[in-house]
This record gives sequence, C-alpha cells and structure tokens, in this order.
Amino acid sequence: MPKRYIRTVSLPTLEYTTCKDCGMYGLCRLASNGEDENVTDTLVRRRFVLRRGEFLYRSGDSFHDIYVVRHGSIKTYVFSDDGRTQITGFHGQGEIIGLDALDGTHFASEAIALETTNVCEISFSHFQGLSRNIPDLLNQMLAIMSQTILRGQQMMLLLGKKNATEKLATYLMSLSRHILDKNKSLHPPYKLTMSHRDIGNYLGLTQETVCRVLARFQEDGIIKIETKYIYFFDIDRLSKLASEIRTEHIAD
Amino acid sequence: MPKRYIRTVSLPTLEYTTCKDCGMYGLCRLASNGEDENVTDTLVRRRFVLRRGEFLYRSGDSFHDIYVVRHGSIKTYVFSDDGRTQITGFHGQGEIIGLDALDGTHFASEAIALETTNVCEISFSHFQGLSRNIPDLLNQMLAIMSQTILRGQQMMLLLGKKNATEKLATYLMSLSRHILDKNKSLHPPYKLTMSHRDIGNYLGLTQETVCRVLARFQEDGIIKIETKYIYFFDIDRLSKLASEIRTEHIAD
DNA sequence: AAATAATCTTGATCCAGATCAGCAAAAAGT
DNA sequence: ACTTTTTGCTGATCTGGATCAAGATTATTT
Repeated sequence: MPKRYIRTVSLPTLEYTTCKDCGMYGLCRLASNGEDENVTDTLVRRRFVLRRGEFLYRSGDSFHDIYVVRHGSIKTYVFSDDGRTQITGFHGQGEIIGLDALDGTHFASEAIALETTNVCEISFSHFQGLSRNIPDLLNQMLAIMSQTILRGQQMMLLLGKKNATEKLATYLMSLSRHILDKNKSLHPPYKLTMSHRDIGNYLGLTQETVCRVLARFQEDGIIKIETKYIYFFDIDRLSKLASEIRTEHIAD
Repeated sequence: MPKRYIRTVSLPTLEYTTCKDCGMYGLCRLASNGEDENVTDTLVRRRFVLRRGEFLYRSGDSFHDIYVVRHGSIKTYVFSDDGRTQITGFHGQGEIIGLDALDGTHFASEAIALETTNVCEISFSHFQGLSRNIPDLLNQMLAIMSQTILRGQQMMLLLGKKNATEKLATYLMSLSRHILDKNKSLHPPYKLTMSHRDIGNYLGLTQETVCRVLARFQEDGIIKIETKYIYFFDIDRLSKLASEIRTEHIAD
C-alpha cells in the first residue's frame, strides 16, 4: 500500500452523491445562504480524490483545513511514542475529519483513505471568516463537535468495559445504522473497506479474535460475510449482544 | 455517599482561587471585555458549592448550562444499558464540564463531586447571545472542544493499547502535569480525591490491579502514597513508563 | 469513643483473549 | 497467467490482569 500524498484534484464523481445526507449539509446550506441542494461552493473550496493508501493528512502537517468525506472511506488514528497506533475512527460519507486539530497549528493524528475517496476541503480560516456574517455556522460546528466528544466517550466505554463479543456487536450495530441512514435499507450488502486487523485495532482486539467472533456471528445466523461484503440478518440479536450505551434517563 | 441534588448556592470560597489558571479565563475575559482579573460575571451567571457525592447533573437532565470547576474535583461518566459505568474524566480546577451535551437537549452523561467543590455555571444560551457581539467567544470554545476531542483520542489509545503499568504511569503523568500547571511545583503532596476503584474504572483496570501497580511504583521509589496524598519522586522514570502519545512529526 | 461502612491490600486461582504457528484465499504487482 | 504480498482463518498454548477471598486501614456515622 503506497503511502504518499498524491491528490487527484477534483473530478466528476463516479457515484452520484447528494449533499443532503452530509454531516456538513446544515453548515454548507447556511454558508451558501440558499436552498440549492448541491451548490455548496461558498464553504467548500475544493474537492479532490484520494486513492487507497493515500494520506489526507499526516502527523505534524500544519493545520489549515477540515475535511468531509463525500464518497468513500477514511480511517484516522493516533500513536504512542513507541509507534503503536490506535485507530480512532472509520469515516464514511458525510463525516467530518480534522476536528481534533483546530485548537492548534499542526495535526497530531493521521488520516488515510481505505478506498478511492472523494473529499470536500473546507478552509478553517475561510470558515471563520464566513462565520462572522453567519453566526449560526459556529453554533452548528459546536454541535457537531459535541457529538464527536460524545462518541469518544462511548468509545471509552467500549474499550474499557466491553468484551470481544460486545465490542464486535456494537461495531456492527453502528455500521448497520450508517447503512440505514444512507441507503434506507439494509438489504444491499455493505462493503467492508477495513481489514480485520483494522477493526481489531479500533476495538482493542487482535485480528484473530475479530475473525473468531465474526465466525460465531455467522454460525448463529446473525450476519453473513462474503469476501468483503457483509449481510445483516438479525439486527435485533446483534443489538442485544451489543449492550449499547443508555441514553434515556435512569430512575436512581 | 448520599447522591442527591443539594446545591449550596454561592458562598465565599474557602480557598482563594484566581480565574487566571481557569480553562475559561480567555472566554470570561473576552466576555467581560476588560482586564479585571476576577470579575467574570458577564459570562458566569452564578457559582455554587457541591459537597462530596452531590450531582452536578444526571443522565436525562435537560441541558441548559456548562460548568467550570473553580475549586475541588468532579468525576464524569457514561453507562451501558446493563448499568456498567465508564468514568470519562476527573476534572479539577479550571476544567470545563458539559461539552458533550450541547448538541442536544439532555445530558447523556453524569457528573458528581468527589469533594467539596466550587463550580461556575455558564448559561449556554446566554453564552450564545454574548457570542453574537463577541465572535471570538465561539472560536475559543471551538478550540477548547477540539482539545477535548484530542484527549478522548489519547484515552482510546490508552484503553486500547496500553498495559496496566503504562496506564497508571500515563495517568500519574497527567496528574503531575496538572499539579505543575496550578502549583508551579510538585513538592507539596497532592490529594487524591478519587478512589482506586475510580482510577481503575477510568483506566480499564480493577482496583486490585491499580493497588498492585501503585505498590510497585512505590517499591521502585517513583512515587510515595500516604493515605490520600501522593508524592512524585521520579517524573523521568514515570514518563518513560508511560509511552506517551507522540505529538511531534515523524519522518516516515 | 465505639460501631459501622467503605476502601485498601495481598495472596491464590482462573480465564478471555493474546500470542504463536501454519496454511488458505484474495489482492496486488509483474 | 503467474508470482508475491497481504489478508483471512483455525487450532494449540500461554499469560496479564480479572476474579475470588479475607484481613487491615481509614472514613463516616451514631
């Protein structure tokens, strides 16, 4: 996997993607001050394509822009001083990347494409400029960042308290939710762009354990994996296995 | 430990705390538009005291305010649907709490005082109102939230990749850094307001393991714990044991 | 000051998941 | 089409930290 910065600048997207499902849609619309569903050029300065293994940014790169995945998928990770890495997220269509750097001048994390991926680039200073006239821009951004913090906390619970089965079930649940959000149906099999090793790294497991647990889920008829494609058969059972975060109020 | 909402409203603080070391100092100063070091009443609407075991907010509470620890300490946590909890942070002087709720209407996490604690309350809608006139307020808030996201990622690395020794060393390092920030010296022993059980929960360990590792650190002359007070003897060794996150750029 | 409850501590045992190993299947490169 | 590399799979073994247990301190209540 060649790990270089080779950005193929703006291209006709192969698969049509509307902005409507994008995490930045609210922001882009606010910025463009109109209703035009796909004209978001006020906020987005350019788009480009990354191929598998190409970096969006690397640790130490100076920070200027945040990014949104328009099509494809990106993984982000941090590392310890002895080189161990922790994947901090897999980011698909509509997800925002780079929010961990906007308090400083340099990225501490890295982002790399898992497949051919189309990305919108938003200049942060341009964003700040626009927000002087459109105060709600920043408010929307606060909300997005708050959600990111919340997801981090849920990840801490997963890593700190869940066993292998619960971890994988939780992960597959979040995957299935993403698919439902975008495709409105779980039936078309979903392509897993991340390797077992990556999934294991993300969840605090080894690839062997990931493999074994997924094999068990298949024996139990919960999912089916064919090469790189996953079919969801029994979301209810998966949900029970996941021990999800409780968001409703609990009477003490 | 009685777990009730009993707020002792605004009082003369026992120990004098300047606003200067506060995480909100920049924000408060911006809001008050002046240089008066301790007059921050433009942003902070009220202060109050929580006693040990009292909640700042509970899961399901409707969200109106964010909070800053003025003196004392607060722990925050989330939970899974079967009641397991994951402590997401210990928050001391100057730290901001509640940033995980400002995208919604209700808190999903809880915050409880570990000792008698003095808290500044900031109405979020008031904050938003102020920020219309002072755009930098929101920018500062973005930076604070970005740091929170980054710390979450470092926590994922700790929980997912570090062993017990590294976890405790990392935790003690962050503790010592806080002390240095506030006290400008490590010599005055620092009071540990959190129990071994809490520390274990936070780090993904049991209290027994926490106890054993801390005992080893003491045998090795790295720290000394007397009842609830900790002395730091060998920060260098601790730092080596911690395998901290690497923030500098890495040549590939 | 005594009683009670919570927390800390240390040892013995256990087990979920890591590690090691080796082959199978895909994917990428030639 | 063939080689090479990467990723996936499965079994055998090992181990770090969990669990279980039980006494010692420290904190809280009466």
